[in-house]
Amino acid sequence: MINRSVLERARPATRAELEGIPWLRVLEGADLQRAQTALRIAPAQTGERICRFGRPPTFWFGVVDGLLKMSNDTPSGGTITYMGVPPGAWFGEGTLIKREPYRYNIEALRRSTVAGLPIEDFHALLDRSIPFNRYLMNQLNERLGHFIAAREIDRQDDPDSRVAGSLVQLFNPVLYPGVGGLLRITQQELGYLVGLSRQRVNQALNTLAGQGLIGIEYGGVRVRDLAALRTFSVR
DNA sequence: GCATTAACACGTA
DNA sequence: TACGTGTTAATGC
Repeated sequence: MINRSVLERARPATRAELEGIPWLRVLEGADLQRAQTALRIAPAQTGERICRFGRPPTFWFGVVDGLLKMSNDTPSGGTITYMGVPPGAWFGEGTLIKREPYRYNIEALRRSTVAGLPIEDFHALLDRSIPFNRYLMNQLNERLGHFIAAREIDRQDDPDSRVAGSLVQLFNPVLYPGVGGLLRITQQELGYLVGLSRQRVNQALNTLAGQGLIGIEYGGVRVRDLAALRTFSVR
């Protein structure tokens, strides 16, 4: 068994970590008990893969802290980055539901803390808990909108708009409830996600900050006006 | 014209 | 000290 999963070196979740896991709040009784016991937490180093294309499904994954990216390798040797994955995100449910191999790579852009719910516990919740099903349905619905928006962002050719759009996505409170008002991301990381140089991202952020849409902080970006940021991203 | 890379100074964790 | 940010100059499409 070579490098099966970062969750090989997992430990149980602490009380504080459990409190930060959004879907636990919809559970109660035996379902809540089972989930809390089954959840595993593990560190991921920069560049480390949380899950790999083609591997059998093992966990439903969540981001406790840090930043991941979802991507695929192309036949020509390149990489397609689909999205950044910030704190509060839970992903891979589609793969688990179908019991098919993962269809993408998830890699840590920086040192992160990831959580995992084993596939058998995931299916137990799916079979038993209506609130859990409702939570998942809501998440799938939200993500559908997320990818529609991603296409829109891709069609923008103004770099400032693209950066604005990416920020709007990363500040999604439903998909990424762990982000809050301050997104911890470097301008270099944002550049990787948007497909721009660090210098151009810096320029875009300063434009957005100049209009009061965001605040630039050391190692992060603060939202000031999400609605206006959304408007800016599709102009 | 506009974005990229490279390079450097400076500030912060 | 290592890393992130702000800025400028040279280069390329």
